[in-house]
Amino acid sequence: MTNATYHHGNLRLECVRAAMELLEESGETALSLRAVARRVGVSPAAPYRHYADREALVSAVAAVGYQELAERLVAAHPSPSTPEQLASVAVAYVQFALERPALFRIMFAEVCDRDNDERVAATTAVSAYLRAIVERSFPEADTDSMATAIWAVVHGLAFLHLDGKLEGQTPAAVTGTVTGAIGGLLSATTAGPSLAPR
Amino acid sequence: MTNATYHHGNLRLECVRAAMELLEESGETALSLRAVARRVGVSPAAPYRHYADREALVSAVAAVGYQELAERLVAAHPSPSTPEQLASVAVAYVQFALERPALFRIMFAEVCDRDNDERVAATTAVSAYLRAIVERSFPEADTDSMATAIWAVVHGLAFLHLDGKLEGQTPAAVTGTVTGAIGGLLSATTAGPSLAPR
DNA sequence: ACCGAAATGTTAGCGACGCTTACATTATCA
DNA sequence: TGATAATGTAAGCGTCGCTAACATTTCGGT
Repeated sequence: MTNATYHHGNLRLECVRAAMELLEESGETALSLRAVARRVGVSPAAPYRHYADREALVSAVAAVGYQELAERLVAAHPSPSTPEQLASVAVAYVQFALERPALFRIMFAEVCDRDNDERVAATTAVSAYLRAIVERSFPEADTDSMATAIWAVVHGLAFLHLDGKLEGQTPAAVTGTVTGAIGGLLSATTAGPSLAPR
Repeated sequence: MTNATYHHGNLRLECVRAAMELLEESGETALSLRAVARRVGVSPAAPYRHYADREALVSAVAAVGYQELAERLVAAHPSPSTPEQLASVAVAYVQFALERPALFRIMFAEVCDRDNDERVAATTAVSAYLRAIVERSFPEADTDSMATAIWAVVHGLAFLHLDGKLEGQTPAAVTGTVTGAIGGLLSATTAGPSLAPR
């Protein structure tokens, strides 16, 4: 076989693996191409054979972040249709953000790179999952508006918690906050919005 | 008088002014202490007399960002009490984020620095403003939950727009989206949430 | 089986950055 | 007026992103 000391093998994948580890261990400021190279055991310039720049690597990391978020959501409930089930998915979303803050920030810190196929696929997957829920749960509502509104609340709660703008970081408190907000939003549409939604 | 060439005068304020300019002109990656020092016309180490580190300067910039956001909100409506008025404030919030994306990101990119007095004052001001609105508009609702929910939708919409996750970046489209979501949320509480908000 | 091309890795180095230390100048006030 | 604090400069360390030039390995066509 080969010596296996010069050509690493699949450096591409190892890079995002190492990057993810760095992110979890030391936060996003520690995520440098050089640190990734060190961890993988390769020269500082090697990652540039696989990623055009730091941004590209970050984008790849964000893509797997989206995949893991999606898995987390379907794990909370595969196909929610009641408000309670949907709320449990929302709670999962926010808790994902709180458990892996650095990754979550990476995922949303920049405008989506449309050139990263994995990434657009992953984010559209999340979006589609959400739209499917809305269509199933609220066939009479405007799917776009409803999906947007729900995503916004959940996303906003995640960020406000992340930034310490809200009190109560414990899982129980988070669950309460998210459940309350989602519950309110959901009962709204059945009653009909008081403002014309465009 | 003094020579005015060695001692700058009020370098502290000039630094955040220059930092704000850099932010607006070239985005947040261009916001470095050295660049600020260059723009102010001072040595690279001078800012460290007034700010412990880059983080401290960024925090100061974020503080004035909060003040300007607060001005923007009261300009939209000084004391909203109807859903329409509240929606107009929400629209102002999101448009502030879209007009000054780098500043907005700075403001929410990190957990709030509790040691920065200006900053905690500014952010609590926004929070208090919001709570006052909620108490005035919905005296029968749980103020905390309601304020949190509303802030979350608006904040979420701002970030989703910022990150390109939503279509329609035009002011009109944004207005429609935000108005629709807020309208939905508001009609909810009068109907009563279907989930117990803790 | 060979050999040239493509892929993938290394080395060295440039410029910028955050930050620190030592030193210079100016302002303040007993 | 003169010590001292405040505020600036100069020089330098380590890290980073990125590039260019070179080395090694893999692979495809003959």
